[in-house]
Amino acid sequence: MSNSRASPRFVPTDVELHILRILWELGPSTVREIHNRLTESKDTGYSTTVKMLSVMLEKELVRRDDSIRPQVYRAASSQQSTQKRMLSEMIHKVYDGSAKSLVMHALSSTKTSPQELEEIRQLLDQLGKNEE
Amino acid sequence: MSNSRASPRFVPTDVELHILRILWELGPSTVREIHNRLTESKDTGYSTTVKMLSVMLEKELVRRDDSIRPQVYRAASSQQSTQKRMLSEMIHKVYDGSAKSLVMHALSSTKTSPQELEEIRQLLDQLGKNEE
DNA sequence: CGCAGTTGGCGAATTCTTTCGCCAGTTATG
DNA sequence: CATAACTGGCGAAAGAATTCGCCAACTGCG
Repeated sequence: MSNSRASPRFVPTDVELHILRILWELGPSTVREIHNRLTESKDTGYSTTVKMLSVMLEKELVRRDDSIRPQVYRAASSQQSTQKRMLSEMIHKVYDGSAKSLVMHALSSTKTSPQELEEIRQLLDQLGKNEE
Repeated sequence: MSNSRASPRFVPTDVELHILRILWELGPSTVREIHNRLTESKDTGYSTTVKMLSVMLEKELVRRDDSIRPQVYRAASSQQSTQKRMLSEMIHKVYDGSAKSLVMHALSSTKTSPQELEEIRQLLDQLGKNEE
């Protein structure tokens, strides 16, 4: 269920998250590929991308395959587990531990389709069972 | 419903959020009061608190009443609207705009009481009505 | 081989956040 | 009114995150 490998003792910063998103989307990629995607929405040099990746490698946010050239990077942990990690930080730091408040805000401030509301309702039922 | 005053063009940083939390809890307060609360969980000098407040004033995260001494600071926007602002940033930056995914994660990764689940269910019903 | 283009490593500049030292003005007290 | 304690302003140091310049190593092609 949770990821086995040790990994991210760090929460990604803004740019780091941006890069992780690219890796989740593209899968394992070379610096060049990452950089190209990155510069679609951002105006920074190639060196910057290289550097960010090396910082992220240091922090174990990404892994690198050195057996091939050019080297290939991939996210060290899944999108889901990273999201959950960041979310729980937010629940604590911003919502004082109340997941409920956060959920209420999330639901009331964005439009959610009936379809999606239904899925959430089902999860709620699910959770209710485990409780009782 | 939303706050009328212009205000926070900025998302608070960590320490800033910490201070805002204190202001929401205590209500309008002097630097001294804020500082005392702050140092219950953090070890920084009085000057630091003063400076942070002046930075926050600059960013319009807080307002200051200069008509009395010592001056009194208060949060420029409510806890709720700040939370919502930060939450929507997270939904976009981390969850790619999907409030639903965020809600699902929040519910499944933290224990929520049956009581709370019920409240959420009610909100869901509420939202369902508005949709149809 | 030999040059042109690409890749990636490193230190350092830049920018933002957090911290503080120092000092001037204000307040409280005897 | 002195003088000790408190308050708040400012610039700049210290820490992080982000950016880049420069250079060395590697690759592909004629």
